[in-house]
Amino acid sequence: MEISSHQSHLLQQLNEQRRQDVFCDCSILVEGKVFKAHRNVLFASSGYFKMLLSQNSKETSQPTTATFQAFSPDTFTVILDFVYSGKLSLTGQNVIEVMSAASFLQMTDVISVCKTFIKSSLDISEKEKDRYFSLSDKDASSNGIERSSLYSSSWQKESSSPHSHLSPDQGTAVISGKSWNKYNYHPTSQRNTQQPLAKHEQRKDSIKKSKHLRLSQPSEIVHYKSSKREARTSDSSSHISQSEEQAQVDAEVDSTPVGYQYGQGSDVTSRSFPGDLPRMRFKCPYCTHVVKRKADLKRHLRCHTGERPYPCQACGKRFSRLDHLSSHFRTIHQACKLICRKCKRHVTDVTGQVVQEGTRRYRLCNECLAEVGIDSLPIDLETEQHLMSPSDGDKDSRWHLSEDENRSYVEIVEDGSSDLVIQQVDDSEEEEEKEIKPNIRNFLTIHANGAMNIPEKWTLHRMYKLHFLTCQPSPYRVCINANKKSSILISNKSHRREAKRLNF
DNA sequence: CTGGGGACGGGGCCC
DNA sequence: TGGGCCCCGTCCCCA
Repeated sequence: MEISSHQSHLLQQLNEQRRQDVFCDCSILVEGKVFKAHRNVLFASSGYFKMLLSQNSKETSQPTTATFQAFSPDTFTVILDFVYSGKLSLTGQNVIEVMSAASFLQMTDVISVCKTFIKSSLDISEKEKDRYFSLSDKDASSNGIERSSLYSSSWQKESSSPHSHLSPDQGTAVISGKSWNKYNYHPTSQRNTQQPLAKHEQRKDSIKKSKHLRLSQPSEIVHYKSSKREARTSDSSSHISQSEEQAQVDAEVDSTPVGYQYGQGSDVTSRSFPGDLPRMRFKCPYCTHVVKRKADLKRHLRCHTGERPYPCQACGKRFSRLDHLSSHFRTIHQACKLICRKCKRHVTDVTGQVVQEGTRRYRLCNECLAEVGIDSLPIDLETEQHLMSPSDGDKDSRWHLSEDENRSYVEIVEDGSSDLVIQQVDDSEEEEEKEIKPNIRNFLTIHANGAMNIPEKWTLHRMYKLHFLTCQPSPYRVCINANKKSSILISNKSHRREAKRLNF
């Protein structure tokens, strides 16, 4: 016999204990404000806390403290209230930051609700367009010009599902007790990622996201896919990780003729524009961008998914496009510009020489070379031309770094003007390392099978999951050495300064 | 404050 | 049709 009120009663009791600071064994510091909570509850609610607390599990007698500056105390209040009540207090003002925080904390269901909230809250300004896109009866319940009138019923429908529902009137989303605590567990190197790094960028992202949202409109396609996704996540037996979920969505997007194919096929005929409107063919499901070719859409989608399948063999930096990699390689590693870096004069192989500084190469004219006193490095650039090929990177090439070379690369990077790598302090015992290693291995397995195309040894991975509705990636990346160590790589100088300021 | 360098996204062309 | 390449504009960072 099951007493249905037990779960909610239990949660109420826990919430009461939290408010009265009873049995609270975890302190969360957010921009100077301290939140008290229960380790068990946080562990069950957030993949991030699950990782953090599992790593600290040996020290259960000591109270756990976590510090965040990636989001505001108000945002964390919303998150924590949700954790202890199942009610998510979303407003148009806080939804972006809540979604961002939920992403950071790996609370998939919250992210889903936020996304749905955003989509539903968007001001659909292009009703004229919708008129042309009047959908079939089958699709009309979630899309098209009747969206606003069907809004509440749509939500009612969703609220009846075991997964989640949202009450736009109250600005509160409620995720049912059956699924709200089944968040994905991404055993990544979160010990590093917990650091208060992202405040600045997170805020900046929020601004950009807002800007982006103003521009974007919910796409019929993406709405439909979102529904499918939610249906999947509501099914606990087929619960998938967020990255896999993203990968699946990406796969769907990639494999189907996305967007409106005006004038093509019977289904599309009804959506075709009148003659005076542009005959664009492929619409991005995540933004308003429209391209003429499917290949262009595929290329464009990478700016939303954050996928960077083209690693530079020389420095490991990853690019979303091959031509950008080519350009980067030529500019940074091949000194293709026939310009003296110091005096900016035109140089040739006769009047100047190539200088190598770490993995970076540039040209100096003979005068500047003598002035600076740097030994030039005679390099046969043509013989290294093949190194530029990212897909079939030459394993024996000088750019392919062995593990030892990787280590020295880190040192170069730390000292040089390039990226700063902050190594994880590895002062643990061997036994503890054995506990960390499986996490990293899992991390690699999960993502190597996903869309991130993680290479074998060193990997760069965006620390924050990219949101479907935004195209602003985080500058923070996590370097994972499959061998055992992990580190944070911060890819721009101002953030490195911030990291140093925070004694990170 | 400004100009340069680099990254990156969009567009178009060629094969 | 897709991949590769080039050009252009924009943004960001830095000296």
